[in-house]
Amino acid sequence: MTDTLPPDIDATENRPYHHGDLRRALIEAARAIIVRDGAQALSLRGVAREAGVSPAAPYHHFKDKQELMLAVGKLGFEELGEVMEAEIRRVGGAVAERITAIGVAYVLFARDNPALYRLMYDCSRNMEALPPEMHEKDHSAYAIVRNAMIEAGRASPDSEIDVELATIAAWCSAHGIAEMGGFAQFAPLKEALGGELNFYRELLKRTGNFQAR
Amino acid sequence: MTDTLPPDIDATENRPYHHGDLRRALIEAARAIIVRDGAQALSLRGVAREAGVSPAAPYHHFKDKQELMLAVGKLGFEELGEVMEAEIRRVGGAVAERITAIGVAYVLFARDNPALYRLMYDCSRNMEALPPEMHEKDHSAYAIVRNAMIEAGRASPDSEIDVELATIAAWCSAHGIAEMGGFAQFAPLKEALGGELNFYRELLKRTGNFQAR
DNA sequence: AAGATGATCTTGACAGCGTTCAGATGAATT
DNA sequence: AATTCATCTGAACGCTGTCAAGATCATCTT
Repeated sequence: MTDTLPPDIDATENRPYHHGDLRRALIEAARAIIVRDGAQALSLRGVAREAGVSPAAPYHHFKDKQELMLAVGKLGFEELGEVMEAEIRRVGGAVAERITAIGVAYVLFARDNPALYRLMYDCSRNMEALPPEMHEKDHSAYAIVRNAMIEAGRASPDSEIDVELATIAAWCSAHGIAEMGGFAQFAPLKEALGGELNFYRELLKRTGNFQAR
Repeated sequence: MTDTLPPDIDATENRPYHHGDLRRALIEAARAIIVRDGAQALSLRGVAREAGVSPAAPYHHFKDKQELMLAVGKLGFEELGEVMEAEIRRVGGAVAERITAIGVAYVLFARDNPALYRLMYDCSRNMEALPPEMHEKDHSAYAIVRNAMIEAGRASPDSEIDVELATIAAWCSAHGIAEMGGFAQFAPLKEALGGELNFYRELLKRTGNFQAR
């Protein structure tokens, strides 16, 4: 499940001197630790341990702990994009439902992987320009939201500023709900609304940015 | 500026064996380090160093590094409440302007103290119930937003669920803008809108939760 | 085919971290 | 004046991120 190229690696024994695809193994080990134990439990030495290499080995693939975490975040953005696209395909052609489904998928992704989502946020902040995974490919999460905003009539495709603003506004709304929606103190309210899915839908509805016009 | 009770403490010399008010001094030192160098640069030993005590001294006032950071976060919520109340007083009695001013004040507080705001978020998450500083006093930030939601007609005071939902929705919107609005990649858009204040106002407007009905 | 090159991995080390514990200090109580 | 007890120190533990020097081995050159 973790490796593809060499079929006989259990991360601790019978491993050849050279790993084969250590870079990918490190990223996946880090992702696993973050998802399992949280971001605070992620140490570079621990990642190396889980991958079955020495504490210094990662430095031949990443210049920094930061750079490894950046790679994990980038992987997260790819996953997020895939989840959103899958949800788009699932709901089909109805524009109004599609845009809401995108917002729900975004929020649920954060709910299911809170620590990973947090790391992704850390990665995307303070970048020189929009990070590649946010605008280069049409399949990126950013492009998905952007297109949805135009389709849903929340921005005029003629005005680049308008489109950017609509996309950013929607992203901010989703981010706020994604990060705060999981607070334990909201549990009673979720029950009163008949489940957390309704809770998230209601919040998205009230922010308005994920409704068609 | 850092101490009030003992007038002769410079944190390294001429200090009596017992500090006097080390607890407060530690909180303020930690706050200063976070605001100055960011959350990642905050170490318990560094805080003790800045306060002029041994690395073990803080453990007589906080059981944990976590507990110290919690105290810093609580202080931050008090400051936030004060800022918002000051802004309410400033704009006077117009309801429509008041609720917008609250949102703007919240977002600007986060812009001016991003690391502190992030710490506050960490403090408020995963609490058993709403933390005291968020609901006990009428002067708390939570109570301010809550009252504003009722005044602005965004929730019926008869329905507790409605009020809570409106407050949480507004809080989520503000949180999203507060955390993402400072991204460096939005700088061009801010300029195109004629300043970041307009940028924040526009985003708040689009989320709708800080507009009167 | 043999040797050289360079990427990959290990060993060992360094400073700094959070935390604990035994002991020093001194303010407050008796 | 003696005792008590909260406060602070000094030293230590295992952990961390990071680096430099050397071992290993795949690949390229001749």
